Amino acid sequence: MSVSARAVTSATDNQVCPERLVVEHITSRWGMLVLTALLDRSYRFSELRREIGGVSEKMLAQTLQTLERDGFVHRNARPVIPPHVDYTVTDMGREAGERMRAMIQWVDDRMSAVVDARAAYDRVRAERDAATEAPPVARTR
Amino acid sequence: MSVSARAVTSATDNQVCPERLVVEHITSRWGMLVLTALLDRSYRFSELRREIGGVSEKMLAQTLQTLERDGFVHRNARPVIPPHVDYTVTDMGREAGERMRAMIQWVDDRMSAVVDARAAYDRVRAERDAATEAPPVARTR
DNA sequence: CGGTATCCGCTCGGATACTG
DNA sequence: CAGTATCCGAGCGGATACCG
Repeated sequence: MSVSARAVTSATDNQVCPERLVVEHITSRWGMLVLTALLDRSYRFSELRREIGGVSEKMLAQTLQTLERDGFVHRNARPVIPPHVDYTVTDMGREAGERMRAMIQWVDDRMSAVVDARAAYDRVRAERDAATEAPPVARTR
Repeated sequence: MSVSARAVTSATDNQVCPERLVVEHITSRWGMLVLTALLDRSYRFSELRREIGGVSEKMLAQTLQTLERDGFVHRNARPVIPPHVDYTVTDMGREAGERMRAMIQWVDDRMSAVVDARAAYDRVRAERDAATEAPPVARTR
């Protein structure tokens, strides 16, 4: 059984299906970092913020709320003063985090191949552009 | 050995490391749809556009170029009139696509759990908001 | 400490028009 | 057919200030 690309886009064009949104929550910029960080141990909000690095309070709070709502992260708030809140992965969140960690590791193992592919691609383009005397094209990031 | 969250963020905060960019290319909105579609067969540009549905020419071209440059997609242009171009996955792209397909399938299998988690989360929030008489919070998407 | 509220720049990404 | 070029609006995400 395979999942078709069609299966992940909705019937009416450009309307996203709920599955894709969940995939985006897991694979998102901060989502994947939160899930993989929580694989190792629980974190408090500020700890997690330092561990990940470069994430604003707003985005971390938003990411944690979304992942909690989807059932990937558990929020444990102890009603003391000052407040003490820590986050852990749920069983489902652990599976998701392990998948993302494996994905990141897989990419890491292939980075040299990616770098080579880019060099080859850029070289060919540079030659073509030199011949046509046209400027290079814009790229994603 | 495991991949830490730190490993995927750069030394200087908020500066992204190249690995994370590649992960984003693969998991991106259109990237994952392109890779999984190409697992089954090769596609021409317009075919792929119809198959995926809801993607603009601009974004499909951009996505294909990025994936080609990273070495995940192969572009085969036959110099005929009218032009005939088709796209296939490379060996590396096939692996990436299979990972994304597995990820999508995994999410699909757990959608009912996600829906339940959301209902529980929203119910608790609604109760809390009713008690505090405050409006609900904003969420990601 | 662990957030929320508000403001706002900037990039993503869609629509449209045009080209080889 | 397979793109490129240009314009532009929406919303992602950062900075700052404030609250329980």
